[in-house]
Amino acid sequence: MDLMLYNTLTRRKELFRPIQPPQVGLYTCGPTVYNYAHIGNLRTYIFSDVLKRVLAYNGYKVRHVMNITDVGHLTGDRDMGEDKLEQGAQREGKSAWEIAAHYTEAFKKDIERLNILSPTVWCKATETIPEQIQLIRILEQKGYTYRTSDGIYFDTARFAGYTKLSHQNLEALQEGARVERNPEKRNATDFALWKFSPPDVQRQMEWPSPWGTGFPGWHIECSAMSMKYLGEMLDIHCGGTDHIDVHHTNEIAQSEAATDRKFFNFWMHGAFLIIAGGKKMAKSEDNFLTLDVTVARNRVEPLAFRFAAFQTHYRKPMEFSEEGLAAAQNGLQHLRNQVRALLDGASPAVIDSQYQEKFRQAVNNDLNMPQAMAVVQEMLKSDLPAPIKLATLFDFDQVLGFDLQGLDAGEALPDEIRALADARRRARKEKQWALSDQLRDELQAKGYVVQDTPQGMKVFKA
RNA sequence: GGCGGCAUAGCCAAGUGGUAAGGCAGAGGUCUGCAAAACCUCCAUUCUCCGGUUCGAAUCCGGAUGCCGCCUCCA
Repeated sequence: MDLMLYNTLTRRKELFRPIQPPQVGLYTCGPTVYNYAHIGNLRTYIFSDVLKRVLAYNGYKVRHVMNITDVGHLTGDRDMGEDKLEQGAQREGKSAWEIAAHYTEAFKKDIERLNILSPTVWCKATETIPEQIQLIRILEQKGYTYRTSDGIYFDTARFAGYTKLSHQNLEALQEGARVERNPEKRNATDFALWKFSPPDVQRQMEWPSPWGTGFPGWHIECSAMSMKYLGEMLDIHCGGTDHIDVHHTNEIAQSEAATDRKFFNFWMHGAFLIIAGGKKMAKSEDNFLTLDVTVARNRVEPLAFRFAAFQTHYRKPMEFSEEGLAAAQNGLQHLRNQVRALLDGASPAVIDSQYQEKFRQAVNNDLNMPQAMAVVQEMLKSDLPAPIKLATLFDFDQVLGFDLQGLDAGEALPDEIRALADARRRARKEKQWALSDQLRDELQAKGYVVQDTPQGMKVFKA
């Protein structure tokens, strides 16, 4: 079965073939670490996690690079705002480096709780400054840059094919109302490669360069880092849809201008998460929800959000609601209970090839997770024997990432719990219902689930 | 102004020419000391609306309406 992926470059699903099979180079735009990630951001990382797992499911060896943007991402438009890290430092009374470290850790914790696999390489913008400077020098030698009073800029008019990703009409775009102009720019779409430190302000993050002390522009880091860590394996680059028009467009322009070669073969973009009222989640709105807050407020597990994300295809806006999240938690719990029931007296055997093929077709059709989830249910409801269902489901879980194999089927309980469970078994046998119910309450209070199944009483950690 | 997307049951949603997946919620039932859990059954003659093409359309074409995203920091 072929793997078909939607490519923003061509606006259609294409057959995926890596440049150096069986290796695949995957670059995912990581967070700018000046604040916590919200669940909308995290939805996009769940999308790229599925992509990565599906590549592996198809037998590819994935080299995954994710950057941490810890400098240079400006708050304002037209390359004239403040650096987000420096601003965050001011807001919280810490150094820019402390801010970056804190939010980087928070981000890593979030993705771990969502069972998002760690990238092969984490890289930071601040640790790739020489490579970025080198790239800018090449662009300068080739005549793609010009200098203004505040930095070195890329002249987008000199790069043919600037709109190949965004498919935008630049003339019409220029007619659009622009709030703030950078008067020194030659073209509205030009962007900073290197920004000079302001003469009157002492920046915490700044480096010497051939053009003067300063810091890199936001886009150049991704070009430098993907080239450094992926080499020739520029297979897939992904991120959120908002990056199509500016960030990724600029990455392509500067990279291809520098190397005279195609940058990435595939560009994939995840759609936004929107909340009731139809608005996207944004840090500027008051609908900003972190994973911590969402999980605590709704009394669900982080993985419930992962389950919820699988209900919608990644290229469609995901309608988020507390009701939907609760539904996902119930669905996840049900799935686990099904596994526990199967695990009772059976162990995984052989994978069913027919359902495996159906599952593969779903995920290989541009990561159609809603359909893949339907295949999961269909398989579980089938007449297959338990050992085959288990093996097949565990195979699917390589993509799903619900940790179903780690489920406790009732073994390995602490002595205290085991004693309580045994006591309740005796009480039930002797029809001491009051005592039995009391012991059940006690077990539940200690965080254990008690199930009376036709095969007897089962106890496991909730 | 430009570019793009979306509209399917109470909620989330797949399906993109062959007669409506799946999840959650809900109803009934089996099991059970009870409650859960699990299992079984039921739950859209219909896909925003109006035209058209076709033997046949949720799926294609035209139009209308509503909603959203990007073009400005944003996943």
